[in-house]
Amino acid sequence: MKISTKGRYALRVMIDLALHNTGEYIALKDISARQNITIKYLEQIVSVLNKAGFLRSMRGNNGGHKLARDPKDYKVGDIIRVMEGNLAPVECSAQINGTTCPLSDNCASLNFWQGLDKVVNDYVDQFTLEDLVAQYRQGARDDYSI
Amino acid sequence: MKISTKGRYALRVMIDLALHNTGEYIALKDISARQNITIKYLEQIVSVLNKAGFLRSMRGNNGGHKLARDPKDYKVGDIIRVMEGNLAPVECSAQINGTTCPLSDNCASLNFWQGLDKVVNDYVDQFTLEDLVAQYRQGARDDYSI
DNA sequence: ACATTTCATATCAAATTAGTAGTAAATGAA
DNA sequence: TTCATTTACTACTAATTTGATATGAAATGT
Repeated sequence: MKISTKGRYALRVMIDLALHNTGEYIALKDISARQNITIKYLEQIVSVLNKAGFLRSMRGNNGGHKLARDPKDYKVGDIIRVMEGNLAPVECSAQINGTTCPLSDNCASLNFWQGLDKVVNDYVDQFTLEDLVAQYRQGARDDYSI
Repeated sequence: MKISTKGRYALRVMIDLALHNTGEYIALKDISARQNITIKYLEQIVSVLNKAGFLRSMRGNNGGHKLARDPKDYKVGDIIRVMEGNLAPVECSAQINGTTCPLSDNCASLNFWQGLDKVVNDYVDQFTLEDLVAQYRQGARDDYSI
């Protein structure tokens, strides 16, 4: 029942980009220094975010990445799901390829798992990137504030 | 963000034992036949449930396992946690060995993860084994009813 | 004595995870 | 043009976890 490192890092990257959302491209080098994640590992994460259309990226000198949309237009759930795949805690609670578990008619726990699926997704979809940034700014201490 | 097979099977075993909760010991052979899980795999699962004090077990002829308490006295969350370990979606949202993540003072996502931890645990703790059994009995079709 | 059943380990293969490495391609600036 | 910088792409690897299977011992009732 864990969120993978990539999922957690992806959220940190998005928050970092939101906090430095000046319109300029931000190099992975800078994110790497702030977030203490290797550039090579960031590349993989950012690649997924980029392919999902969450980022605008530019190669070459002064290149980097920036948010494609306003922070308020990213649901946190979307960010996590794009890294983790669907968040269904058990496969049978999700419609995988449009098919349901063949035992589902007679499964005593299916409803339970589907309910868990729902509370998880409802929770992560109730926050936007902007919410997390605002929370952070409010709580940030002077010596860490950006 | 998945519940492991052992966690899912453990719940099925507990439901199975609740549905056949006559006071007699129930052999793994019977559970295996009904749930289509190998006896050897069941042994591992039942061993954990037993050590957690959830079951009464008896060796030898006519031996087997039965619930240690009334179905209404098992929170589903307890069953899952005993198999899965804590359900915290990220380690830093849990107090592991009484210590918190050193970055937690300055973490923009900690609150978010802690909130997810809470909705998950609140959800799974809101049902008892009896609830799942009742739901199942209500929905069971004749050809499957036990 | 014997069949039955749990209990305790050990082992194993496959999948997943977390991270590293190398190289190509694009970009802006000197 | 040349060069440093930066992303993009693909492959690889080591460690861990997962989902089992296997072997044999110990207990129990008949």
